[in-house]
Amino acid sequence: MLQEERFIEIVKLVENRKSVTVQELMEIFNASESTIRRDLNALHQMGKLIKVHGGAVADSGYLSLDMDVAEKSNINKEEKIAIAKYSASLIKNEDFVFMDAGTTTEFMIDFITAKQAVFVTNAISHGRKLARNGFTVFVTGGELKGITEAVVGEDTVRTLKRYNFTKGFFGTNGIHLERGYTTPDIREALVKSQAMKRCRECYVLADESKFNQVSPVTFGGFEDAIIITRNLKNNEYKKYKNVKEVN
Amino acid sequence: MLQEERFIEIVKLVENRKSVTVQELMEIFNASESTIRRDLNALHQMGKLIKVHGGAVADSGYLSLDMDVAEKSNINKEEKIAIAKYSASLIKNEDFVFMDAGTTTEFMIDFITAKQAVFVTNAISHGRKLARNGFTVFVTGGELKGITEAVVGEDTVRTLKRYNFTKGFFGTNGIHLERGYTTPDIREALVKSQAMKRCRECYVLADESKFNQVSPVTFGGFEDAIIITRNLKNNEYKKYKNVKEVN
DNA sequence: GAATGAAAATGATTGACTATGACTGAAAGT
DNA sequence: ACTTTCAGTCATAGTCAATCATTTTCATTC
Repeated sequence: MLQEERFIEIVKLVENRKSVTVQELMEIFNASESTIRRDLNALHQMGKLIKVHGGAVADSGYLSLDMDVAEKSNINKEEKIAIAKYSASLIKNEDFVFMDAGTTTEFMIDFITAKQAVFVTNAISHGRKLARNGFTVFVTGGELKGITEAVVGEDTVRTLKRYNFTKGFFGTNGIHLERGYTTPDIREALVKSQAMKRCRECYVLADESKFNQVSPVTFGGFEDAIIITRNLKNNEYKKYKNVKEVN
Repeated sequence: MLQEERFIEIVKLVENRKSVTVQELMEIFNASESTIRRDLNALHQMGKLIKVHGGAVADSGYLSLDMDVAEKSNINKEEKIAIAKYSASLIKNEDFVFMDAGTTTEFMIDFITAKQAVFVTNAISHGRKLARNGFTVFVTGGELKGITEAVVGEDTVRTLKRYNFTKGFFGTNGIHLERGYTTPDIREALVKSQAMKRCRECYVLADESKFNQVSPVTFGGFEDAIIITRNLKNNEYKKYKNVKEVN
């Protein structure tokens, strides 16, 4: 049997059954464990399925990738909380705030004391949390991405155009002097970019690991926001006046 | 069984039943206590559910804040599920569907077989559930009401004006020949009303208790939708051709 | 159209890693 | 006080990526 055929059959199987184990595939194709593993790696790389421990699940499933997010939220947790705490203190009662998706911005919510502030967010989980804490909160309309539970797309951008925020808090995957703020997803970048344009003051929340990183899509220039960070070892960035280091 | 599968199933169980015990999960999955505990810890960490002593509850804001809603979802549960099941069968692959907030419409989601259908909803919980089940789903923008987790307001209505649905599924608090379909909240009524206007076919899902009830605000006339119900004792309504009784 | 050699695909083996279930003493609920 | 539930530890079985040897594929050459 051709490798290509097997690829196609595996994808079909995963889509129909939602999940499949390496053992099952070995029997079905009379192939060795190595071969099946290689296939799954390749298909995972291509984005045709999501490889998990023991086998693979369909890409429509939301959990597997979310695990990375969960893991991620534990990395530099102390840093993020300190950053979030300071950021939350910037929000005053009269503010109209855009809150971006992301783990660091999520940490902010519990520290916000200005109960009269009004929020707009494109992150479902943030919206729920804000609403639960008694804030007035609007969510942007648009397509709900299963994996990150953020709202993206044309609709979202359109909705944002009608708002004028006093402050905006953003997450980022990379900070770079020339490339600015970057993120891996183009649709999320469009939303971030539009939101930044609508804010009087933009704040980018980032731990040390984000500096000098570049992701595929830029959503803002380095000068466009104040960076709130902590324990910055990279002296290169310390000198810029829009870099705020907190304790 | 893959760990991943178990994760997904547990989340579904928790969302459907609103709460679940460790013991129940052990029996359902034939897994040890340790495994179930580990799963619940992981899912709690991911924010997919709330771990409590003895098991877990849904992370839907429902339970903790508004016991009434939780109770409400258990009243006439059998009826509602039967109604939901039939309603779900009406959705075809080529449909562009509006799905209203409410417990009955929520039950529909697990029964929808047309995986190509596209959904718009103003209920956050519905959106998450649809996305998790692999559907393409858009949420309307607007103010997030903490308790019901529905999105309402001027923004929502504005967003809806740009859509043309093939089918819409609605909940209601009252059905009355002259007063039509009614709900207690004026802002929700505005959303429902606009959504109904944008649908080629409207379906109102209602158990027997809703007939001859009138709530403060009307969002549609009796003739504007097909009522899907069950065990209708009230003969007065049986004769209308837009009343569909299911088994 | 057979022989040749490079590239690709496969299968077996390894040690490292992950998931699981049983057990334990501590903590929580009654 | 008593029972249930909990988090942590351990041993075991299953799964993983990496490596290497073998086979297959295929274009090139004679």
